Amino acid sequence: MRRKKTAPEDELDIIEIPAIADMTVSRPDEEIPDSVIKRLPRYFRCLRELLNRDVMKISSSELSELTGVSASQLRQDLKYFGGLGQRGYGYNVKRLYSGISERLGVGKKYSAVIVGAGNLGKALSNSRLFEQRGVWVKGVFDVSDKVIGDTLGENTVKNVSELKDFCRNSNIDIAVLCIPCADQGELLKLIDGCGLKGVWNFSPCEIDERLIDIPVVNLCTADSLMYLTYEISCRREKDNENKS
Amino acid sequence: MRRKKTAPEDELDIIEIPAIADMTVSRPDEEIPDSVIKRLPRYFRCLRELLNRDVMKISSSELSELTGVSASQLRQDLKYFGGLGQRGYGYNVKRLYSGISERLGVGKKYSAVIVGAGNLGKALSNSRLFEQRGVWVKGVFDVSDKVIGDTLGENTVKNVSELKDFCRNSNIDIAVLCIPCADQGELLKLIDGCGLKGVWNFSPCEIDERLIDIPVVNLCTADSLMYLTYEISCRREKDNENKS
DNA sequence: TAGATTGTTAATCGATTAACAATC
DNA sequence: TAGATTGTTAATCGATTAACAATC
Repeated sequence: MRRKKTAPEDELDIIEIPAIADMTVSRPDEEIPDSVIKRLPRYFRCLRELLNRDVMKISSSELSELTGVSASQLRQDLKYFGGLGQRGYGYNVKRLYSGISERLGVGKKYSAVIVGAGNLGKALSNSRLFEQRGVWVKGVFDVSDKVIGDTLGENTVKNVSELKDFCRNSNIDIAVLCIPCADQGELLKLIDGCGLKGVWNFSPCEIDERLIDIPVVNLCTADSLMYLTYEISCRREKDNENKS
Repeated sequence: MRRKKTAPEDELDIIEIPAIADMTVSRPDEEIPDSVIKRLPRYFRCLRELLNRDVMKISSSELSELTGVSASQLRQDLKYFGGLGQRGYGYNVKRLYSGISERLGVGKKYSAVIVGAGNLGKALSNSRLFEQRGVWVKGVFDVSDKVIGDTLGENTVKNVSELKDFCRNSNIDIAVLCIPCADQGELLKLIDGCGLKGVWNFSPCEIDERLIDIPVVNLCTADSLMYLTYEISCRREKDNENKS
């Protein structure tokens, strides 16, 4: 399919090439792989820390040391944001931070409700987690008369029967589920028709993403405890082998 | 390095082959990749559910439907446990469940302390999470006089100054860190010298695994919220594009 | 035996690492 | 200019999927 480099028309190709190359560099719509996205919050935290310490400049190898991600992978990941670095210099921390923040949707505003005002719900309401991530908790709900009417931060605990209307009227984005024991059916019924944009699920029961058309993050804390005990039992076994 | 197949001594090799092959099948020491380990708790939960419903038999395609993991990958994963299935029949749920449980170290006993008796610490103490995973909470600690002496489940909240001695004397395996705000240095100082086997860290500050010689699981809840808001902002953008 | 389903090998896909030319 | 460090391409590695022979 190669053409000979003789005819004057070919010069048009030469002119067009830089334009195409530019598009490739800025890559505004290129889908970022999930593996990369999952590393971004770590970069985000690290860069914020650096900003707090007034560090203005960082190289990929320094950031590698701080994050535990290889320098090569770091540069590969940052490529998706399009030329945030400068050859021979490194990355401007501020620029990198805002580039990642923007791409992650931090800084945009989200509204949320907490469902379940037990200890976990209380812990989350009191944490600064939401404000730090641009999420505004606009309501807290519970089934129990014991807590309905209590004050949690800026919110008064409401009856969960009002949840659906509240979410629709206030255009709530995220439901934070802190219900200690529930089966999946109950959870789905609870959030169905609320017009939510996403679910952050702390309940011990996992919500199957295939059954719902909005993003769900299941925390699955029990799974992570299991992972820990697995690691511990592996080391126990190794120690026993070494002894015998 | 090949030898000719003539001398009678070579028959020894032939005799030995089945023994070596057997070892390969049972694979007791083969390292299971991390990607596989991370799927096991999901299988574990699913199989327990099936046992509760008295389902005795399951095929890889049925389990695939339930877990969202492809049948091919499931069979590939289960291979590490060595022949738990039967061709033409499927898997015996009970056998599979106990095979995975054993490998994950569930059923073994672990001891733990909860550090931080705030809302999060309370939520964890009250949950049945630990007993379900073979972990026995033997102590709860806090800095604040307001909660020291309170009763949490089977435990009385102790002063965190007693933590080190308690852990060493009672041979505690796991510290569950529920301290709302702390820097890494504080956390490391807290657990240093406790003789722990692992750390389950709920604090907003991540512990760098490279600085500590025992397994650490950092929950990083804030990161998962960030991941959710990213997903939401992606869909928002898509919706906006479709409108215009 | 015929049908079903595993265990396993080979093919594909994607993610990570290595290397180096481009360039500040 | 010389040194440093990115952006990018190629090589490697590992994980997932497809396919099918073994066998219940």
